[in-house]
Amino acid sequence: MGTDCHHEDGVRTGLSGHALTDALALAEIRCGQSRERLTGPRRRVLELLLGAGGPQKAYDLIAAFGTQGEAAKPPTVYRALEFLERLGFAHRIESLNAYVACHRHETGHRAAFLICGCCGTASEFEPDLDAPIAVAAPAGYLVQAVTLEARGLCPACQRA
Amino acid sequence: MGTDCHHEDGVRTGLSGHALTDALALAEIRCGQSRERLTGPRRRVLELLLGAGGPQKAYDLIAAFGTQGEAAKPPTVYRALEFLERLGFAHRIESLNAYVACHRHETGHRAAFLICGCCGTASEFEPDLDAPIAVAAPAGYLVQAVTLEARGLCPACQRA
DNA sequence: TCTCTTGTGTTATTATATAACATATACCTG
DNA sequence: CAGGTATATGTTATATAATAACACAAGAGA
Repeated sequence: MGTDCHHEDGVRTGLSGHALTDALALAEIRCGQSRERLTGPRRRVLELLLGAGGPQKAYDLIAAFGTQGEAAKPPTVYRALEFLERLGFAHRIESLNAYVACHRHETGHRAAFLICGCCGTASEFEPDLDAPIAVAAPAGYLVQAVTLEARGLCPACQRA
Repeated sequence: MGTDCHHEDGVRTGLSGHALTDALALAEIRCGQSRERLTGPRRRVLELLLGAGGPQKAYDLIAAFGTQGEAAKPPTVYRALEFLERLGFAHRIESLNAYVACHRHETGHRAAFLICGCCGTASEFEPDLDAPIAVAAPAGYLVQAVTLEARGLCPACQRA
């Protein structure tokens, strides 16, 4: 993430207040529809991701987990992340070893990210993957999931 | 990698003998053209990657580094990998935390992988990324590098 | 030869993630 | 509601991946 960026503390896009409460409530509803449970730890980790509004390292979540400043044990957070990913509430960004909340709660949707190498923000978008993985079918390859991560500079950081 | 795969020890696609020697010689030439040096450790790591013919974990390379069975120190191998990536002789596969030799020695070419979740092989291909990252330009985003990794099942493992 | 740059060797540490097992909580079924 | 089963959590320990920092060595050019 941005070592030489002047926008680190720029626009905070994370949710707070009502928006955060609403997003959590919506997640709760989506869980009920899937016969899954948004338990305490899961809810807390999702809250942290939504509040941050950008990619978060697992150990940052671990450190921020307790409301009185106590850290969580790693498995607590990793399990919650696994759950959130499974339900499409979060994504892992491989090239950052980081996790980010997803607002489009659709399991199985194809996520891709534009990652700013300067300020560290990650913009999610829905990629058109037909062309890139067109080579798979003729080769007899069965594609189950695709990760696409584009590194670059966001508009703000280009102006820096 | 494949925990439930019957093809683990299937076809070895790695280089050996003359093919390996030739590939290393070619790398040496490409280095000379770029005013870079294929030093001992770098050459050794490339040799291991080429010989393996598939994704290798950094610590496997570290363990296999010495010809008498002694391990290397981590920085030795990580530095070599950094060099090999820079020159386009190897790629890092983010979703595997692994490294693989690249036969197309072109710095800056766009690599993508079809990764078999069963046997762990990774087939490199040149992706058509125009469509997927078409959203970047209108958004004012400057894309510098793209990672595309497709997880799935290779033809052999589908028949298992 | 001098000197600058690049690369290596080495020790230590940081960062990321999971194994294993005991305990608890929800859910179903009788 | 009792009892069993599946799912989730708490906890300790450990595995895996990567880098920081600094001393030393080797190659390239003046």
